[in-house]
Amino acid sequence: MEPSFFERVYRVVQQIPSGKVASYGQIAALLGHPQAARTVGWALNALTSERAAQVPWQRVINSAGRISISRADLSADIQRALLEDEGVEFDEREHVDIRRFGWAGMDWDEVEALWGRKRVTSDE
DNA sequence: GCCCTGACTGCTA
DNA sequence: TTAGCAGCCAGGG
Repeated sequence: MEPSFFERVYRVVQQIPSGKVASYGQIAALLGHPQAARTVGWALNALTSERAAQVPWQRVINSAGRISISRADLSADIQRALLEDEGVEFDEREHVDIRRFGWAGMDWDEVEALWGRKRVTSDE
């Protein structure tokens, strides 16, 4: 069956290696909708704390390389701490150097292939 | 099926 | 670099 847009967002985010970051627009473009960046943000916003433990949501930032989170339970402060713990550096203006820590990304086909290998049937 | 909302983005000033 | 504005997409009520 076809995974929902949200589900696809989560799968792509899970492919982002530690120490790297990707922008909402990049995720959206990878899914075939370069203009759906807001929806990607919304997908992460809908992430449950349980799911958040599996999805590296902190590695997703905006195109400016800055954190634009607005949730009470998941502050930008926490996200920055998590990224710094992975080796991502922030400058005094709190923005990441995309050229150094930006994720190259991959095709949706690759993501799908990786998931297909890991889990053929059933969900957790 | 319509309307609103949102962790965005690109453009202009 | 920052601020304001409109466009875009999917899910929830």
